Amino acid sequence: MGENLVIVESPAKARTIGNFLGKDYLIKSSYGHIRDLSKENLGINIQKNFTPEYVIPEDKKQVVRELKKASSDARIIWLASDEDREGEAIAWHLSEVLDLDPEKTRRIVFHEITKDAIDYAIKNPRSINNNLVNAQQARRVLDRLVGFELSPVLWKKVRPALSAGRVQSVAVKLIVDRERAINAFQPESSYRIIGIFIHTDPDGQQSAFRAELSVRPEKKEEARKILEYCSDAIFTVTDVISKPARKSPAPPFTTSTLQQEASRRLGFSVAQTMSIAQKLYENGRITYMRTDSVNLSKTALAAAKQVISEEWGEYYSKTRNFKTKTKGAQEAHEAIRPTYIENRSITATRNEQRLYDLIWKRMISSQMSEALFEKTTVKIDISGRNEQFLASGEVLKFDGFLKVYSETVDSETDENGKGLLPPLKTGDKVIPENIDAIQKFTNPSPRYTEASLVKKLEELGIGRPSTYAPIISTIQKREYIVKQDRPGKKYTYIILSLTGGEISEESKTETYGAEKNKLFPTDIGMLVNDFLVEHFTEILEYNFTADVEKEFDKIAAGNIEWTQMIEKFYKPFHERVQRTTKVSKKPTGERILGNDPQSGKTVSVKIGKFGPMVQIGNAGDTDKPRFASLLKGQSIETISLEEALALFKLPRKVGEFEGSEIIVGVGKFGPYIRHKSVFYSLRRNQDDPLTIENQAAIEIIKAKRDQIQNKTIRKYTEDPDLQILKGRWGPYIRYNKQNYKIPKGIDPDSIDYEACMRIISKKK
DNA sequence: CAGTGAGCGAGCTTCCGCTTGACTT
Repeated sequence: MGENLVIVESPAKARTIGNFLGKDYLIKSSYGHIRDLSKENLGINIQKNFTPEYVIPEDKKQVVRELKKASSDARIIWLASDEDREGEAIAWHLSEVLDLDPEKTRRIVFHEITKDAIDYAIKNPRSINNNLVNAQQARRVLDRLVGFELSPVLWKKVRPALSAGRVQSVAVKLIVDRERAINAFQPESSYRIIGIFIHTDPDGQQSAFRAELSVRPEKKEEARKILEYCSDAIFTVTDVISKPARKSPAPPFTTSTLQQEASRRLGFSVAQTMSIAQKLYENGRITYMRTDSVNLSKTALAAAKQVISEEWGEYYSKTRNFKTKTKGAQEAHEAIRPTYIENRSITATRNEQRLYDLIWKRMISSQMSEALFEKTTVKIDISGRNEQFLASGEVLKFDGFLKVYSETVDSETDENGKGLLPPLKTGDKVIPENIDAIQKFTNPSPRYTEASLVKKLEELGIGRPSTYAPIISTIQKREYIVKQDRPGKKYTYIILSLTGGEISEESKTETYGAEKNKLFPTDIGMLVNDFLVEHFTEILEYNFTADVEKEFDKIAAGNIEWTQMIEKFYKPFHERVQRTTKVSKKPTGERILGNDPQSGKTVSVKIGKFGPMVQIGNAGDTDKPRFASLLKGQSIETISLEEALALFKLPRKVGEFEGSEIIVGVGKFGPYIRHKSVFYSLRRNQDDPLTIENQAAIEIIKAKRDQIQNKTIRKYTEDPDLQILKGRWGPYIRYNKQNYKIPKGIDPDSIDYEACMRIISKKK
């Protein structure tokens, strides 16, 4: 005992390694970083050449105590933190804090947790790479400087407790820029001309297929002319080209791709995916879930090959090694995969099983053969015209990896080009059954989901696997962005139809752009973004991180001093901070909408002390100005004069119920209705306080009454204030507006009055 | 619990990237 101490970052990893190393090795975990910059002031001594002031956070003191004891007992200490910038820094902090003797200390790394990899690592130790440590210090110090100097500017100029940072501010900018692009988007329309053609083969067998005209006319008249021409044209098949096509499987999951697929297929939020994956990892079901690597260990490759061959035959197996293309990837781990590939399914909670299944399929399919197709494209001439109809079909010849898994895509897939075409030959005549010209509108880029934002950040090299979920939660906590559903807008489009030689015209209405769980910027988010972009342009640029990463790489290569790099950044940055604090005005986002038709006064919107508001009149006027808050979903950037004026109609009377009037208004906690001095919240994303009618209001009142009744499990005659209620975590006691937990071992259905009172008095 | 919008002004807030628990009214 005590011969060797191995320190890794994660306790689950420590457990696994314990199985591979013998009794002579004690494995302990550092639980990530053990030191960080002090939170007092900057935590950096600028005068002393940016010397970092490191402290051990309160919640790490116990860990450090234990590691100190273990290391002083050990003969050799093996620092086995991850092989990346952060891991190297952890190793260095450990050696400093534990005061390790270099003679007794070995730095080792392994990318996969297999016996071979660990044995190899033990046989090939090295010393701590100080250049890499310095690159990490530069990263840490830069982030602290940016975060702790920018945030106070916002406290002074916008409102307290806001934040800004290298990563979060750019994440917000992505969402703001996208929203503005959507607002500014001008849809253009064109006509897709799609025919259903009938082909008759030599035996008289008829079959129908779809083909689309090679051009899309912009004007309805043009589309109509083409249809008119088609009504007595002759259609001849010209080119028939068949060629084989193949499709390869996607690589196994990284953090980012796992989050994307779990969001699309299982509807999980990014945070939910990570917490479920964490459980799977801790239970030894999957490899580490915070990774940017698509690499697989040799043992995993061999196991996959065996599973695939046994299940579907050897020709379904194809061993592949994937290479990471992601910017800034540090590849300290394997891809995310099942630890034991032969475990097709596991016993766990339903969501754990579903996520495991996804990970299993993705990993297995990545080691399977390509799917083979035959793709056929056909051209159909229209007599006397240059345009052609095009048809394409795809036949699956060999399913390969598709047997298990196919990656989903965000965009709508084209409905053309799927399925089988009839056996067409050059020179065949085909007859149109009907031809439609359908008006189609171009769409702006879609709003981000949590997962698609992560994808974008990863592409830009911003953030790391361990921070994607926290970034999204931070910018929501600061109220820079909101995750919301929004109803779509109705739009009308035209269909011209050629059937039986006659052309008919019809207009149809559809809803477009309904959003579910999408990320929208708030007014404060846009205001802060614009302020930062104006005064700190460089930091808000999408390639800022990529640029500083290049500097960090130079530090890691030993080509520049980290303090020099920081100094070069800090001087102009700090000056900018000071100048902005001194000279810039408080941004309000004010926008003049027009004049109030009643009073003739100016109507404006801006961010007030309590959020976005409309104002009629000005502060200096003889009458005080009138104010109203904007509703959720409204924005100072897009609200119209009419919408703004409508807000002054609240509170208003909606109607009557049970002989008393119903009033609708907007309060501290959002829109409400009041009836017999009881308040009811309006249903989110459903009711609009400006338009809600009496019937809907009555429904809300009745539903709330029902809900209260269902929530009550038990009442007591002894004391009407005492109730047993059904809550989020099961039954609980409510007494005089206080809640009490029911201790384990007591049956909530049969708990009597005395027992309740005992629990209550005990708590007090 | 169901607005407010203002000229006195304490002391607080904040970054990014490694890691898990503890425990919910």
